[in-house]
Amino acid sequence: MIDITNQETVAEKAELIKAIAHPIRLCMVRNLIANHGANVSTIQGCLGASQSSVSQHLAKLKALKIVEARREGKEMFYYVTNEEVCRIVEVLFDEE
Amino acid sequence: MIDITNQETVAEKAELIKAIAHPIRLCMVRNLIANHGANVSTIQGCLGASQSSVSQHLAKLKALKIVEARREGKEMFYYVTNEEVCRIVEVLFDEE
DNA sequence: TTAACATATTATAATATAATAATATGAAAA
DNA sequence: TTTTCATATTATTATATTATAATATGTTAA
Repeated sequence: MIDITNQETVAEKAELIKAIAHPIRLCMVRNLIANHGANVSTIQGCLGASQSSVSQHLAKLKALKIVEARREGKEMFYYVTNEEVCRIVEVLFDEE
Repeated sequence: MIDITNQETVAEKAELIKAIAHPIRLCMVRNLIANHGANVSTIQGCLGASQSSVSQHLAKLKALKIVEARREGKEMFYYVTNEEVCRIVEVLFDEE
């Protein structure tokens, strides 16, 4: 068996899916896609996780460029910017 | 924002992708798909990981029903059985 | 029936991840 | 110009994951 995968690429891809391989973060991403983004307190309300926890999970998604955020007054509006992640969520949740 | 995802499903899906969110396991799965399966020493040779490590990673994949194995003499032949995982690997590595 | 081969299992130590609590920052309203 | 609201950051602890080393199991060949 020849190893057809570039190791760096594999490591990067593994990191990408690891970022969404957590119930809270997967739920966030899935909801952000479906709702075309949301602010933090809205996300928090729907997930039932603490403010700090939500913020830290969002920071991880942002670090991997899965989401971006813009300020809207006092609030931060987060939205998904990673097309690969969108497609994976489609695969996982049977959406077209 | 209404939470449209069933929490149990989300947790299961997160577990599924977590299983492949590791460089060694992602590489294994990707190679097993491309090669229509392989035995353990072949996998080991191509990854450069220890026998024990490869075996433990395969055990994780098996636990989540991502791979199955059949004995062939002294060897164990592993192959991917999870269609969702195949589709995710396609998305990640641009394969059709 | 024992030796060699292929793989699995177990124990352990190192490292990474996650949850919680507390504090800090930044914007807008009073 | 201080209080309040929304969010981020930091520190700490608990838990999970990983790699390594050692040992065990199952299969075949001698």
